[in-house]
Amino acid sequence: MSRVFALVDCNNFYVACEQLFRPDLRHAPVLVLSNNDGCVVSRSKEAKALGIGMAVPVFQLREQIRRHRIVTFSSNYALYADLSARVMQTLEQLAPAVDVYSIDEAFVDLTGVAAVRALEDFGRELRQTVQRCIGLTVCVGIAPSKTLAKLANQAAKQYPATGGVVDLSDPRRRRRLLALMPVGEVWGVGRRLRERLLVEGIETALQLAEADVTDIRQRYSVQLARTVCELNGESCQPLEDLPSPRQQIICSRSFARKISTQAAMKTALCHYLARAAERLRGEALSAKMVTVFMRTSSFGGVGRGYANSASASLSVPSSDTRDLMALTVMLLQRLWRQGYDYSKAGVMLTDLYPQRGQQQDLFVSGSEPQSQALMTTIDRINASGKSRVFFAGQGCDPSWRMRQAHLSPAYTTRWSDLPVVR
DNA sequence: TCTGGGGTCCTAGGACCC
DNA sequence: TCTGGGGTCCTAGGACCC
Repeated sequence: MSRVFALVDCNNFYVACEQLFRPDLRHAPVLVLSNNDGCVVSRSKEAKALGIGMAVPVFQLREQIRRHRIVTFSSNYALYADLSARVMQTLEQLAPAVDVYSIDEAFVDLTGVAAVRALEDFGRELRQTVQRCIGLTVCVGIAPSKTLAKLANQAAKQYPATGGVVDLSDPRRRRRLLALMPVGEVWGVGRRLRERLLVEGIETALQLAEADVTDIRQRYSVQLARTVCELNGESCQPLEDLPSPRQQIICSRSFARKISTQAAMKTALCHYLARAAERLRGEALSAKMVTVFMRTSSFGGVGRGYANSASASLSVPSSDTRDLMALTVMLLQRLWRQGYDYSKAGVMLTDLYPQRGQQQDLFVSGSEPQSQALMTTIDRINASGKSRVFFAGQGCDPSWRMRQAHLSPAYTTRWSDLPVVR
């Protein structure tokens, strides 16, 4: 049986989440900013109409924001993650297999549904149900491959006459849409590939679909060859029913204020490491390798800059913050160069293993059960919201911490922030 | 003054082995 | 003076995604 995928994607997701609790802003130009209030990551329809691009640095928009009274929000990930989970649960109630692809989109397996009912009708039902239960608007793209479903979804967003649902099962319809889509809009074709393809005269998705697969594989990559097949309706990427095991955990931030002393860098890195280790334990994993990286600003063109990274491994995987932090501090000392203004740093945990249970490793000291108990206790206290336990290395005065000047309340995850109806 | 953060996959090249 | 061929594993870097 040939496969059928639907891609369900929330419109302007972060902005829509904010508007849900601020109905007064439903038709206003609204922006959500990245961490540190650095650049634009989500825009309302009205903000897009004002010509505000994606990922534009905010300081370039000051005048526009003032003139058009654009409302800005700092990213409120607790809110977005919670609403995302509700949308995904709604989809799971309607469809047999849902592959959550990102915070605001999911692939749904519709194979076999066509035998029972019109695919477009089913798409509309998904859309209406999410709208009714959560209050968020989604668009639905339906096609025989994930790449085409992505394209169908874009068409659904772009053309209001579609009512937010596009089914590309019909090859003639598919062909018409591919001819309209610039090649850079295809999933898997980024800026670099687009430039190369344009030089060869491949400007539309249709032209890419009609390219010779073997030739593309040889001169570009296996991925792009796969994309060509997918554009022709041949599914090369299955629906992932089980989430694949995680490969790495990264915690990294730009600093609100530049760091120039090793002591300050140590508190930042220890802070990031503590966060990463918390997530590690939250997923019942342990890590063997730690990587630390730091850099000066990549903007400002010429002038001296410094960017470097270093890694080290433990002899056995651990989920104990103290083990991982010792390695982090050692790597900091190896990397540190005095005399620079650092703008960003981060910690990465890789070489991940499932956390060991009660089985004892011959070479591990007898302290492991105590270690797990201690970490569990720390995580429990920190999750309670009542207070925080932290390690000395993290310091008490993080002057570099993230800027979040326009944060909305945690409407759905903190009792005190519940919206009140008067 | 101010330019995000967190991921995945693939490839090329080096080290090492038989 | 000769200096193969095939394989694996690891790492760094590139490209892409949201």
